[in-house]
Amino acid sequence: MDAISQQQLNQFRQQAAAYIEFNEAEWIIFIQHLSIKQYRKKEHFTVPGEVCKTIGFVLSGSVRYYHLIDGKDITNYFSFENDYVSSYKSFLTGEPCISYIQALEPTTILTISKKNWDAMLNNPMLAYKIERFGRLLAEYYLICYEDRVTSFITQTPEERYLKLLESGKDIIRRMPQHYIANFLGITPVSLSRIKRRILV
Amino acid sequence: MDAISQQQLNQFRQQAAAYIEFNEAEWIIFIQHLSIKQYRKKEHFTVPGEVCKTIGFVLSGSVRYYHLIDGKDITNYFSFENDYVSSYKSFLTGEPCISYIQALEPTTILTISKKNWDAMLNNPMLAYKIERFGRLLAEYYLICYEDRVTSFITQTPEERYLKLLESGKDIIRRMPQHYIANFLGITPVSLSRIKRRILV
DNA sequence: CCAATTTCTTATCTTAAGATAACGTTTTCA
DNA sequence: TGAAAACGTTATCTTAAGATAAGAAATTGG
Repeated sequence: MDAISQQQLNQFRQQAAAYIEFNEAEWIIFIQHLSIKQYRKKEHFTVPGEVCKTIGFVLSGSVRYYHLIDGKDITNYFSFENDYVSSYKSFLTGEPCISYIQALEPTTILTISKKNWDAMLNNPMLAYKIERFGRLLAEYYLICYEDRVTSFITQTPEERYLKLLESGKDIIRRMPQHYIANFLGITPVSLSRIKRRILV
Repeated sequence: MDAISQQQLNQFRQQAAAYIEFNEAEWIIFIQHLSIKQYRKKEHFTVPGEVCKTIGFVLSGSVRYYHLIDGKDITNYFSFENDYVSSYKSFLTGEPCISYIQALEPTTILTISKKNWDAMLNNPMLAYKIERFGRLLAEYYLICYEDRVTSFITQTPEERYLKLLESGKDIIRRMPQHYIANFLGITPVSLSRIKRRILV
């Protein structure tokens, strides 16, 4: 377990400010519940069958969420710097994960263990703010997923790709195309054809 | 604005107990923030372009969420008795809705206005419990949507339909097939063909 | 209770996606 | 740095979904 630098804490505090602001007394206690972990390229944050006991904040690097279906690797989602990372369902319910989460490059993640998360929810000093933080975080990702479901219901793969070109710059720029294809719900070959269609 | 019966309050309190338990003093205050509304068949709970200023709890009846895309009606989601109903993104962000929510039959909905919701979040007597309620509610729907995205990424339409046959009894039993088809991300004609394929 | 509407199926035709393989390029890393 | 792996494109073939229309059955609502 490495020490957390002041700079890393500041990075988190600044991003988290969108959701929650701690006063100094709260912050001192809060940061005692944080850990930090370095992931090597291809190292796993979660694997199927194990319970995800951690919620993380990506300080640097990136991860992808993926499934192995009949031996095939299907990418589901990505998190970059200043995103949160967790197998939320597993973290929240205590059920085993169903997907892999893997670092795509050397990645530094600030983590809160389920044990510490629950401890904060039960600590009168922090409970209110952590409830609020958890609410705003869940609401944020709820909206992301709601939009994504809507795109599957109402748009063609080509339309989803065009939208991603506009609003998913990080994904487009930093992820290989076969991951992006999976993310859009299609095969890499199909995405290659869509790109050619669009050019004409 | 109708009066809310004791029986209706109990129905809500019992379901909400999964998320939050109020003591009597809190409950008295909480219920002052509730309203009730009857929707006739086909009446709208939200329409695109307007901000959704309400979160609801379906006491009886059912609603569907749908989009009009190039004049075509595409059903996205359903809520039944004891489900919550809202255009969450609009409710939470204050942006205009992008979808319709419509009663499919005479439907009674217990509602909390955004104004009252925010008032409770700012009422020291209730704030903590409402934050918690909101967190657990958002987490619940986050998990639902996460599962649904995963089904689009990893399953064929036929597999999604087979899963729905197992775990979506309410939808299968109570919704017409062309709504179910949209919900699965396919056309009604395609769902009809899938059903025939499965029988053989 | 009956006309109008909705719903579902089926058929036809078109279009696009999936599966697979081949091939050239780029990247990785031992 | 050189062999292996990963990546993207293209081609071929297969399969399934979309678009459309027609018709039967069920439901609705005045």
